[in-house]
Order: sequence, then structure tokens, then C-alpha cells
Amino acid sequence: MAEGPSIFPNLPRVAAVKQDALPYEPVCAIFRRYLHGSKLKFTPERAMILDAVLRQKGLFEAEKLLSELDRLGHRASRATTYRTLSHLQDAGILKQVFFDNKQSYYEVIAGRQAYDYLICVATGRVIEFSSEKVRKLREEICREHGYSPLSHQFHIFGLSPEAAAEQARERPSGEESNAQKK
Amino acid sequence: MAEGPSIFPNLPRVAAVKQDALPYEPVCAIFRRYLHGSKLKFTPERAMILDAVLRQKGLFEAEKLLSELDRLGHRASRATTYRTLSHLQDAGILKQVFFDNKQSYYEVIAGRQAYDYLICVATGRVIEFSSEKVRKLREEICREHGYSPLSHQFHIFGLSPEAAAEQARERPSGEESNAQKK
DNA sequence: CTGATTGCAAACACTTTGCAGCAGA
DNA sequence: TCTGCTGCAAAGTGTTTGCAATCAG
Repeated sequence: MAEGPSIFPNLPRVAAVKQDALPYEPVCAIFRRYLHGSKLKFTPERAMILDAVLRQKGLFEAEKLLSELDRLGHRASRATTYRTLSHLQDAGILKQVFFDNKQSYYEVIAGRQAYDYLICVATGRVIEFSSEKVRKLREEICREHGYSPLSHQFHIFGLSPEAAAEQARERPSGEESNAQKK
Repeated sequence: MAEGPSIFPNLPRVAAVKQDALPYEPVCAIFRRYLHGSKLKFTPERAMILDAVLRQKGLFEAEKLLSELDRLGHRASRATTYRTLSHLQDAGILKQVFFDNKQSYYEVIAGRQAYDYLICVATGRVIEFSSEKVRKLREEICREHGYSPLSHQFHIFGLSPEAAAEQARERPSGEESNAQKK
């Protein structure tokens, strides 16, 4: 099960553009600093999980992390993994992303600009992009309301060129929307 | 349970800015047209649910809809409600929004611009806003990648003026992040 | 030493689904 | 009639939690 993420009811499968992995050391230092500051402990399990997280390229799900952890021979229970994922967010190393109501996705944000996503609803392909304009707009909107921005998520759903061509061929005047029939 | 939505691990409660409800007739016509076109039937249950949906002001959760349905004496099972919610999305009347991994939120989009959200992570208050600039930016980004935009979700997380002041008072040099301790 | 951490299994909560009887068109 | 629809209750599933043993600092 959970063989492939289903980012949206009708999205076949996610295939996020890969991003480079980050080196372990500097991020680990951030984590240890955070843990220390919160009177939490740096344990082997947490080190393993952080390591596995940093190996991820682009978006990933908890399930993927779990399976990779024990593929690498590292054993860390589901519970510990989820708990650590949460701490990594608090430490500002990870960002949780909500695309659908099935599961959460995660993305490493330590030392890099957070990404936004362009998702093809037909193929499930996800393009990660980073836009200065999005950040500017976010600032502007917050300012208008007197808010101080902390983070944001900008997800654009659409059709990739290939998918659009495909659909035009199949049903010249059809509807799209997010059909989720059985 | 589900007494109050928890839009984010540490968000106390959602209190979306209220939006005007839409009149039933025109939207119902859209729904019937959609149903007819898809060889689906217009049933009393679906009518009741659509009616309850249109009474919602701003964002709402399935749970809220359910409770209101039977408060109004309308009985529609959970199953039917969820199934109808799905059809309403296909009909372009409703949009599903993903803020957290707990539940889905919905918003009526028929005949209006979809909203984006500015969420205060301290108070849980949600401000709905509609920005032409966001739509323009979405077009632009899609164009760059050759995509055809269908929809988007732009969620900005931050601190409301009050919350920011509050936090500054409590911990002059503290961390924030999305703590989700127990 | 002492409080935080771990793994396990059970608990959770939202959502989906199988099924038998019902009912629009 | 012929499909599609409904309610119910059971199944699903990602995530969380209680607890006793263990371990980091």
C-alpha cells in the first residue's frame, strides 16, 4: 500500500522535480542547537532520521522516509519518526506541505528558499519552483493586513503541455475539474 | 470531538472571515445541469446538502456541514454528504482546501473569485482575500512552464498584529515555528 | 540519577466503501 | 424498468498516544 502518493483525488502519481540533497553536518548542528535549547536530547534515532531526511530530494512523504530508513538498515519506529519529523519542523529544518487529505508531504527548507509547486492534475507531476515575486507578493499582502509573514504555501494546479494536448484529443469539449469517480 | 477545526498543529481555532452566502436557485441550476450532463440524478438529499452548503459563510468543514444538516432537521448520511461534496466539486461549485492533515475544508466558488488565505498561527484566525495579483502571478508562472492553470491555493501563515505584540511581550527573544508538543 | 525517549500496539478521526433495498427519469 | 442513489456499518489509513523499559546528559 501507499505504493505511490496520490497528491490529489485524481492525480495518478507524484514525481517531483529532484532537488539537491543538503550536507548533513551543518544541518545537524542546527538540529542539535535546537534540541539543546529545548532541553531535548540528541539520540541515535534522531540522527538517523535527520540523515534520511537530508537524503531526500525534493518533496517526500513520511511513508517514503520510513521505507528508506529500514532499507538502510536503520530501524526507527513509525512513532519516533513522526515525532522527529515534528521536531525538525520546529527546528526550522523541515516544512510540512498539504496537497491532499491523504497524507502530509515534507520538504527540507534549512538553508534554502522554500519552494512552491506547480502540479499537473492529469499526470501528477510536480514542478518545484522558487519565485521572488511570490515572496514579494506575500509580503505585500501581509503588510496590507498588518500581519508578519512566517511562511506560505502556493500550489498551482493545472495541466502540463502534454496533458493538455492529450485531453484536447480525447474530449474536444469536455469538462475537467477534479473528478474522483470510482 | 471535532469541536473546533485545527487548521495547523498549533493553531487554536479557525475563525474565517465570513463571506456572504449565495442564493440557492442559480447554483442549483448549475448543479442540475452538471448532474444531467453526467447522467446523475437530482435527489432530495443532494438538494438539501447543496442548500446547507450555500448557507455556509466562508470556509467550512464536512463535520460542520453534517451537524448543520441535522440541526435543520435534514437527514443525509455522512456517506451521502461526502459523495455530494465530491460532486459539487466536479460541478465547479465547491473547492476543497487543504490546510492541515486532519481534515479538508471547503469553500463555495460558484460565481465568485476563489479566495486565498492569510492564517494567524497564533490565534487561528483566517482572513480570506482575493487578489488579482495572485491570479496574474499564477498565469505568469504557468506560462513559464507551458502549463494551463486550473486552480491554485495560496496560504500565507503569519502572525496577526495582536498575536505579534502578544508574543513579543511573552518572550522577547523566543523561537516560534509550529511547535506541536503535547 | 532523572527526565526525556523509544517501540509497540492500541487508539484516533476523517473519509471511503460494500451492500441491499429504494427511487429518480 | 433500469440505473443510479441512500443509509448503515464496516473498512481504510495516515498519524497520534499511553505505557513500561531504556538511555542521554
